[in-house]
Amino acid sequence: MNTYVKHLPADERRAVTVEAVVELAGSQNPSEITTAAIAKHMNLTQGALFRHFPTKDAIWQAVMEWVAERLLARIDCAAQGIESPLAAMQAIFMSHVEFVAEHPGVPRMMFGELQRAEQTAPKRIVQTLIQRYGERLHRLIQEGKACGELSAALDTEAAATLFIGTIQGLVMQSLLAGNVERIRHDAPRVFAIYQRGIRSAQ
Amino acid sequence: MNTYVKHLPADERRAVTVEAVVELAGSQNPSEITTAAIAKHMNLTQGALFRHFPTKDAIWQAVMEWVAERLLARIDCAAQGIESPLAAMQAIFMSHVEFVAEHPGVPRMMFGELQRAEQTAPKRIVQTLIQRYGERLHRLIQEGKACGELSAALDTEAAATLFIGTIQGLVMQSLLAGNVERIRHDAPRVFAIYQRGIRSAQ
DNA sequence: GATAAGATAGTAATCGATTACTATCTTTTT
DNA sequence: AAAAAGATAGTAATCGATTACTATCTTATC
Repeated sequence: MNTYVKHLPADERRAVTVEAVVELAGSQNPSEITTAAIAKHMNLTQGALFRHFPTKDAIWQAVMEWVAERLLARIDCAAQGIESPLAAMQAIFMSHVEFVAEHPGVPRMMFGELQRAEQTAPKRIVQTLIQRYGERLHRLIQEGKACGELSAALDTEAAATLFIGTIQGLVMQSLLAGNVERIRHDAPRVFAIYQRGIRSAQ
Repeated sequence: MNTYVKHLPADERRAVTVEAVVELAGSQNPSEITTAAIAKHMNLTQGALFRHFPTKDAIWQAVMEWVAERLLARIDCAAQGIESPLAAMQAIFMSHVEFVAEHPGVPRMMFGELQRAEQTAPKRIVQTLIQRYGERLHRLIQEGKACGELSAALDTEAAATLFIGTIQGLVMQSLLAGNVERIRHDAPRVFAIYQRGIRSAQ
């Protein structure tokens, strides 16, 4: 149990705020998360939030930076030391799914940011994140083709698109079922089909 | 050019409202569509909307009914008369993608509805739609296995999940690129990988 | 068939509620 | 005692919804 303290240093308070938003997004529509709800969830008054963030958008920016940093670190860690490109892709997939299962609000926040018409700072962060994610996938797929694990005729871009879309599909199913745990259960089964679609014929 | 008329019968006005919402959702975040924006887009005052719909949620309900009706009709039509289950799945995929390309706001509205925490009427409609969609996919996949087109070892549920997720992934890519046309271009390439993942080895 | 009467559809103004954000005062920490 | 962090109590803007009133269309009556 975390001992409850009222006064926190600014950087810690910002960190707690980000965690509060990520948690809230797991159980409610990200676009409906108000500053009052954030404050309430972390036992703070609404006005106090603006001691640490100039605007609400700055809160979202911090949240998306947190997501980008954690997610990329996690998939890099998962792929580290794995020789086989296909096995590395599987490790990335599973670690990504694990991340999503731990923080089910994350993909919903990301999708919500991408929907925004204006080009905001948090939206740009999400775009950069997915771009970097895509670069890693591209590299692995190329390596997989080179070493013969993946079909030489494979469409690299389409394979990367399908990789990310597969996770998005899992999220959608969990929203439908209202059950986050389902993601962990479905992920290996869905990835098996994806893998069959990209690897070279034996 | 449609001749502009001020007074419309109630049912026509409701139909025009639904079309206005679908159009607006194609270019802006569905959750940020206000009743004022809807009215403005159809050259009407905001208050007049409530002569035809009791609440804003009733508008969303009508929109989602429109979507469910059109989408199911379109995929049923696409699959009609096709003997091969795999070819029928491809036809459904492509007609669904074509529908999305024509109405890019549709999948975003659907995803947005699913995100809502409360069990609203429009949310239920989306859930029913995807359930019926899933039933059709299940049937086709079973038939495909029976006739030997699809791998006998295929996980039916996972294949259905991946089918819908694949389209969701295409939508996400188009949001990233800010380019709807991209969906038409990517769809056949992505489906090719999916198909390779589910069909029986030659 | 003209016209009165009612029904239907739309306007403009406004309401209460909610939102992000701010100014001022108080408490805690160092 | 100074500075940082939080509480309290606001503000202005926006949203969905309602209201009183007007315009138009439909129908029944003579």
